[in-house]
Amino acid sequence: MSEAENPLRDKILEISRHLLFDEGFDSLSMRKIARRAGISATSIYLYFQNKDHLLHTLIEESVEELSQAVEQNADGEKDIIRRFNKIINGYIEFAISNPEKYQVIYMIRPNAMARYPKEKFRKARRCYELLVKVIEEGVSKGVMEVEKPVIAAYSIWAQLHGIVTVVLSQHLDSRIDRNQFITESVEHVVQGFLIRTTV
Amino acid sequence: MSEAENPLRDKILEISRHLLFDEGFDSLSMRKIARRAGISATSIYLYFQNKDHLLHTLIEESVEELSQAVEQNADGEKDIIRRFNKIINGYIEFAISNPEKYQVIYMIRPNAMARYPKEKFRKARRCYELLVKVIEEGVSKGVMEVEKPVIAAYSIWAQLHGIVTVVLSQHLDSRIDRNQFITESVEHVVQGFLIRTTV
DNA sequence: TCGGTTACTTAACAGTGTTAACCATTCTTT
DNA sequence: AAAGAATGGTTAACACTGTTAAGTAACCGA
Repeated sequence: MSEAENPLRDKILEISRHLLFDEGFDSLSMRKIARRAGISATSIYLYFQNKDHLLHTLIEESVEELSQAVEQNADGEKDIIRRFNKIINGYIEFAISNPEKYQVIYMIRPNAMARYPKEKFRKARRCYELLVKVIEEGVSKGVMEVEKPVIAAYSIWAQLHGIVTVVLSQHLDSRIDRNQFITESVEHVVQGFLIRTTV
Repeated sequence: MSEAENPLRDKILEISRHLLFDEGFDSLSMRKIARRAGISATSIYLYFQNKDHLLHTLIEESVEELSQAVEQNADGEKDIIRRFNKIINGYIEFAISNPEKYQVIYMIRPNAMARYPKEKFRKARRCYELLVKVIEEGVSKGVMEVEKPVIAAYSIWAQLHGIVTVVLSQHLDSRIDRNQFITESVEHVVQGFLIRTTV
């Protein structure tokens, strides 16, 4: 039903993503998408149940790309600490250099998020599961000091999202250098989880 | 113009906050607010320039309360580390126990936030300045290891916001205990900034 | 009592998501 | 080949949205 590849469907998605990034969430309307696609607004409903489903699909695509980017960035790295760092930096790098895709994921408010189907949300956790594994390994090898890896991974994810949000929303203090902020913040997140050795 | 206390103005704000929390951002409409207040929709425009300004006022009020809560929680504590912890925990506690007020602050997305007047945004930084001071003091006393306190404070704020967001949006994995998540996450944030002594 | 201000109203505009009904064209089946 | 069904779109309409313009009724000072 919705799995089959369809050129118009893809066109709608692409236009939506562009409009979303260019003109913002608030001004995204079905009619505007349709106008730009050269079709009638109601035609969108042939491919998406409603506006929410269209947005959810957009999220899903971005999440997929994010997960892939993180996985690829960490792929092949055997050293636990370095792998840990690569996962974290992969996340940050994707977010910073693909703001339009990253922001789509979180542009949909908490409200609308409540309607986000749980089984789709599970997919979003793929790169989180990656973190869990590396932490568990880190603990077992004695380089990390964490009670519950599941919680720790969530905590890291939350903190990273916080960092990215501040940077992308451009709320950053003008006195602060962006890259320095990112580097130092990430460093602190990492340090918060490594075993405390001597100073 | 907008500073004078006015009972109807306050009533509009109160109703708006309630509607916002109960029914979410998406379904908040001027007409709905008006209906509940027993006035016509256009009357709201006598007290607020438009919907954005109404929302901004709502944010401002919440920010004020948040700042006060954090200040009060840390007030009088002389020990640097304990003060540091109290500021952080004050923030988290306010956010978790006043979700309706905290969420109002961040319910308005980056998009609308861009229209948020900068001078009002400055007010929002009061409790952040509090953090900067305590970190600077911590560094000078040698209990904290931070290059730029200004950045560190921002980083902490971002991380805390990330933690709160995950908890309030109820995206938390069902296997994870909420309080444990908060406690451990905060602990890790703090640890990321303290000086590394022996294990 | 006249004028003006204040606090509000109704009517209207342009836009929104979404549904129902309709119309071609094409594919399938008899 | 004829009939029917499915495909891929359309237009018209409903009930809503934020916002503006114009109007109204009550009060207030001269």
